[in-house]
Amino acid sequence: MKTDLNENEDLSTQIAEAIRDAIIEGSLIVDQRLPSEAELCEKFDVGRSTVREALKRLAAQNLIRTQRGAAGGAFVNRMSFEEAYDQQITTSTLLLSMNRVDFETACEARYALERSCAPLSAQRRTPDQLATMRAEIHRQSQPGLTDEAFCASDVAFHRALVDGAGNPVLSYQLAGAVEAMQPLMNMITYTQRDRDRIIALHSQIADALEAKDAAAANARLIDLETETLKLAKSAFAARR
Amino acid sequence: MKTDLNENEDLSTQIAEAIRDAIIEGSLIVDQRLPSEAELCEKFDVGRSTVREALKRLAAQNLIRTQRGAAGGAFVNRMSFEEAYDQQITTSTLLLSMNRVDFETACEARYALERSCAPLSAQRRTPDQLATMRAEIHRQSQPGLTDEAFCASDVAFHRALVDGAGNPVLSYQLAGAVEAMQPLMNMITYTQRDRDRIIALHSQIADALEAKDAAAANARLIDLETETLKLAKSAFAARR
DNA sequence: TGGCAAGCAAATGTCTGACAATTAGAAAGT
DNA sequence: ACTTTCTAATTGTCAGACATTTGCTTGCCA
Repeated sequence: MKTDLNENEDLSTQIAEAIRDAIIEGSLIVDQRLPSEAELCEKFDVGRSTVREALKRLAAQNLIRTQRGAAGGAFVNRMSFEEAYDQQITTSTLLLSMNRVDFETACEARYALERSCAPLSAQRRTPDQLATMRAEIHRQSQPGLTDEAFCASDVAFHRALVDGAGNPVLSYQLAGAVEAMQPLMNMITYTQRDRDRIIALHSQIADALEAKDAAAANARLIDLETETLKLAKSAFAARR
Repeated sequence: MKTDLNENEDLSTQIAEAIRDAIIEGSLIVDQRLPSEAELCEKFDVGRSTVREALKRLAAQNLIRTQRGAAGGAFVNRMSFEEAYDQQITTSTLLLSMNRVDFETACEARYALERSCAPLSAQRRTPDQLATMRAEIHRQSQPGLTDEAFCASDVAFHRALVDGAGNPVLSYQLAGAVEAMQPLMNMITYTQRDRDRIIALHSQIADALEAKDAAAANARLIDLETETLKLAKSAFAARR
């Protein structure tokens, strides 16, 4: 691990980068204990608060975890899929909401990515995942559902579709794309008619996946994208 | 913003979460200045180091940036695509390298995602992006190229393909999938014959995109996936 | 009046020392 | 053998001090 720090960046930033690089490069391996804060102070020749700030930076990225007590310390963390999901979703959500990404762009990306899952999902979806989709469809058709709850259920449906591909890496990559759209979708007001159309498409998608018909699933996803885009367009037009 | 902290988590974690939620929820908007460290100390009733550790956590996630001096402080950061890229790549790389994700799974995810870009890229790729692809193909065919450099060029080629879709959200989502594979690809030893086959497929892909032939691009991507998988399988078999 | 320099004030960055809280393991006692 | 107690190591938190950076004010001088 590099222990020299010269640049004009913050010391804590440099230290965090040095440790992060060591983790990525592999000279610090999973579950290995880092030197104690006191040792790091000596090694980098800085005060304890500086070291601590560096460690907090790494903890925020799930690169390390800390444990108090006698045999405690900072340990290289095995990045879990769940942690990676959360990070992905936070980052994607903020990226979309802060960068005035137009709805069309986000929507196009999302459905392009989802369609890439469809063939795999048609092959591999489990009965459990099909049941989840049906359950969400049922929830969506219940009267008195708020727009927000409808959107949340929509997300759950699509997650089941994605998970159906049985590829955790794919699920992880798609998590951001699917979830980050929710705040944008929430800006739409859905009439009963809109909901009915969406629910019908969801049903057809579930049917296609159950029948292992990848082409049909793909076609209905395209329809759904078109439908979503149309809804958004009129919603944003009405807003003005 | 919530200012109460009870749970048994670290104070700095709770404070960071409170501020993060305020940013996501929208009550702190882009470029808005957070209260000074001293003010946050009062508001949360904690010491300054605790506040600072919380702020460093947020800075590590690119949620805020800090500025020294009179009019300085912590400001809500507009998450840039570039920052999001870097985070994505770091997270994805670690997720793959630490979780013993098998090559097949990662490869399947990557090519599934890339194929979702192909139709868009066939429509929209710029001459510039085509030129980048050709340049990388040329680099790949140069003699004496190390395996590592070959892989790096491979990544650059695929990034150009993805960027060809002209959708920054898509580029962002795929950054992780494409780049995180590099360490895995680096474990393969490429014979000249292997390289020739890959280069030929790259050429055909570039040709297809130039001709705006989405179907052909898709077909060649499938071939490339098969080829890559075959290479990996024999490489890992040889290792044992 | 205009410009320049010095100084001031506010803010973050860093260091030091102290104490609190937690925890594993050693030591002691039964 | 078991339980209790003690101890040492380590992170979590606090307080105070000083360093550094930077925008703004103030005052001087031409």
